[in-house]
Amino acid sequence: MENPLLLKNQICFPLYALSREVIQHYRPFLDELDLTYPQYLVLMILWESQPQTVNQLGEKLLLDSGTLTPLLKRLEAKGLLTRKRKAEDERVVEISLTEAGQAMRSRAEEIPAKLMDAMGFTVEEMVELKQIVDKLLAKSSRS
Amino acid sequence: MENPLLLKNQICFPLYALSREVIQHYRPFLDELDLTYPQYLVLMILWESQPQTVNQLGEKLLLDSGTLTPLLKRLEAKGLLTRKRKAEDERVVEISLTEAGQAMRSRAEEIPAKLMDAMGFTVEEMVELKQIVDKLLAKSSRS
DNA sequence: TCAAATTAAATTGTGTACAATATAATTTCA
DNA sequence: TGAAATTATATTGTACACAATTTAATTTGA
Repeated sequence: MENPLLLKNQICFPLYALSREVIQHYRPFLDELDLTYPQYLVLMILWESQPQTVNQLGEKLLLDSGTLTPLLKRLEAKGLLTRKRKAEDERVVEISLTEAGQAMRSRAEEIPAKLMDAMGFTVEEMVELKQIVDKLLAKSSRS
Repeated sequence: MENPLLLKNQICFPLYALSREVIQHYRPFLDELDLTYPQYLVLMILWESQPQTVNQLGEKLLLDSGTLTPLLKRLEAKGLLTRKRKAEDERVVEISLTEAGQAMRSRAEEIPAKLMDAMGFTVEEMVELKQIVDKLLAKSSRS
């Protein structure tokens, strides 16, 4: 790398651009479900395990309440989840799926395969990308 | 990958999270220059070659006028660049650096090295990440 | 035990992203 | 040549991101 200040020599720019590109490829599939990409991520966590506190969602997604609170309110307004303060600790808000939120899972199940197809990446490329990104994310993640 | 709908098995999530993580690491250095990360990217392009039309910036950064116009107005308000319609074609806005915008280059020159340090990634990891990301970005980028 | 510290969410404010639309200038072509 | 199509940018509206602050509940420790 000659001049580190040239855009083409930066590491971060292609990462930032590729992240947006991949999210773009999700869009047509998520539009069918009337979801944004971050909303889809929240639902994926809840499909896996329920309920989750706002804090737990934030830790898994590396997002804070400033991002999550309005996002969760929008999902609540769509009837996909409920927000309920815990009786034992009124500071904590627990997020649970509604029937509609649960039901959306089967429709979402097809997305990963469709996405692979749409992006035209090979399995090998995907695996290579995931390995290095996971490794660096583990190194870098905010404790 | 067992169940593609689990967050940990997604390719896109770690990419999205790592992109935000790396930008977080830039923040303290960019704060000193009173710049955001996308503003820094615009300046980098202009340091390399000047002037650039809004369209050219958008092609290089994969951003549209809805993002760039207000961003460029903020950089103009800070006195770092000028926005001027071309006489030959009044539709086109040309972006040029001011003295202050040019002068910021030397202060920005130190950032890439500082960032490498701050993130604690090895050169080999960076190179590996950059290779696969560049390859996939080239495949995927919006024509 | 009760004031201070801590914690969890929510709120506020700024700055992207991006779809959709609008506006104005330039090109095209019947 | 002049109406229709195209192009470049701007605007509008929605939804993140995230820093900083606020609020309310809980925990801690002198």
